[in-house]
Amino acid sequence: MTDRVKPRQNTLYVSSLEKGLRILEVFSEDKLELGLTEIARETGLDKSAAQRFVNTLHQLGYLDKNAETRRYRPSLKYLDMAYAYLWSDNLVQLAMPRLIELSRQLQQTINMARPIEQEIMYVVRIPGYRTSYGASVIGRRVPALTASSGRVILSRQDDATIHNCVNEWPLKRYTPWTTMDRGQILESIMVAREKGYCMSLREVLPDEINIAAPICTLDGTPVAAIHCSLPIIRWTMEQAEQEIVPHIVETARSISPPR
Amino acid sequence: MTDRVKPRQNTLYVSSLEKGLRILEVFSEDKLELGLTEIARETGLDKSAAQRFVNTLHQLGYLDKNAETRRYRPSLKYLDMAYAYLWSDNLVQLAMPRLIELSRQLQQTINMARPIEQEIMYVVRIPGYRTSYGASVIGRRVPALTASSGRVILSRQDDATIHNCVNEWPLKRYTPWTTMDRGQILESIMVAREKGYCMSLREVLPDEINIAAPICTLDGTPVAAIHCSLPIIRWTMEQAEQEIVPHIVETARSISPPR
DNA sequence: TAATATGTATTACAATATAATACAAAATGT
DNA sequence: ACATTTTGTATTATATTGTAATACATATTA
Repeated sequence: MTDRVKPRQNTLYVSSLEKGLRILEVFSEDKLELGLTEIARETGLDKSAAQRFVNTLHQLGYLDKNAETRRYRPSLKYLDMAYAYLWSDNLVQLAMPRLIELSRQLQQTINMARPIEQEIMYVVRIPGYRTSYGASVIGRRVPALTASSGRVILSRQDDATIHNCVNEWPLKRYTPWTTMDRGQILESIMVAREKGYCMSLREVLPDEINIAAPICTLDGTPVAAIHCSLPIIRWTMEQAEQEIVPHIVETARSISPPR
Repeated sequence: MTDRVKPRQNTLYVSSLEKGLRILEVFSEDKLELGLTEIARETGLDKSAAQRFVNTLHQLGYLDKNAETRRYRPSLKYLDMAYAYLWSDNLVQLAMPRLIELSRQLQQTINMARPIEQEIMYVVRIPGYRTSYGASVIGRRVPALTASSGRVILSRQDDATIHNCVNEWPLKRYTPWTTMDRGQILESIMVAREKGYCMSLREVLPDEINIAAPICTLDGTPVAAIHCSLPIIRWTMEQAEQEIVPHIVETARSISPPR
């Protein structure tokens, strides 16, 4: 939850739209299906408001209604937005064929992530053998400081920015091995800057090694990262470094978006 | 464009929300980035309205603004919605591991599509070697009568429904070989009903064979389809029928969602 | 450099969204 | 099976919010 910074209430701001969108946004991993009262509670709207907005979204086809339980869930229409985004993101188009080729070559799960606010978001996911469900869904967010993709993107920023982010940005514990020590995270980022890639162990999933390399524009601005997950039972860090890293780094390097 | 059926203007309908969403929806394959005036024109809103809604969406982070050109495009936030949907769709979760396994086994592009209105929409896409960009993006819609997935889903409906849909639903020409003859489409659907799967040739992409099998609930209602694309240069219809079809059909059959 | 198109800002007005309230229909517990 | 609570639906008078007109600023084009 961001602490409700009320966007200045000028006449160019339509707060009805904001409220409606709050309802679209309320559904998540642990809120798959909600009744009217729950929606009201979760969005901070009163019952009447929730009623009106939910009704509107239902009529427009954004929310499916279970006639028996009278609860609502996101409809297929949500995916129209994914399509619009993916089609408008040149980097995705540019990267896609190379990511497919890479996944075929390595026979491993390959992802592309982009920074957003203080997190990274998965934009492309090509599942390998035995990819967990959560790891195959686009739109997933992970705190930038926790994800190897996030760290390697940060590693291309200047010192001041890095220090600032490492101190300010949020962390989230995913496994018993998730690093919660900001000093260690800084260290990890500095190693990534040195080497040009970032490796991590059991940070997000308990049985995975992660390897990430940055995608930068010509002027060096980091705009995304390629990221590979390896099962810990079949790979050591050393093997991964020798056999996988060069391919990830090279593929990332070969993708150079304009601007 | 649907012919603007005004949802009844009762007090439970918030038209501001509708207008705002019209703007989110306006971006598409051929409208990647739009200026204020264009948005006004495309959505049918007047300049003032467009200004207010665009401003709101920009402040909320849904639209990125190019500071130089002052044009807008969908932001990463669009993908939050994809995540919410995918996570709430049980069928996707149920199917995903089997689709991954299938793609590994066949080394081919595997998709899952769901019917929506008069089209089908791709919900899961696991790209194989040399998958085109358009064929790797979720949220893509294709007229149900044109897509093999759509036909195989229809084939599980009763006769009356099928005849009605075949006569009423829209067609779209993608290639010189796209079937525009509704009689032939009906024939194709009837064959699919007989055989339990649907094959098509060059309907959507000029160099592809498509194979689709239906996913049905226990009571026989078709709710989705699995779909495989093969390059025409490497496969004949006969080969495909022998080597690929059984796997697609079996995987589809093995996925039986509740309700 | 002028002319045109496009984006931004301001304001007075009224239409639209609002909150309160009442009613109906389920769900829950005894 | 009944009473009680919770949740969903419908109605209405009121003023808050969104509106359209207009003016100004900034790019783009000729």
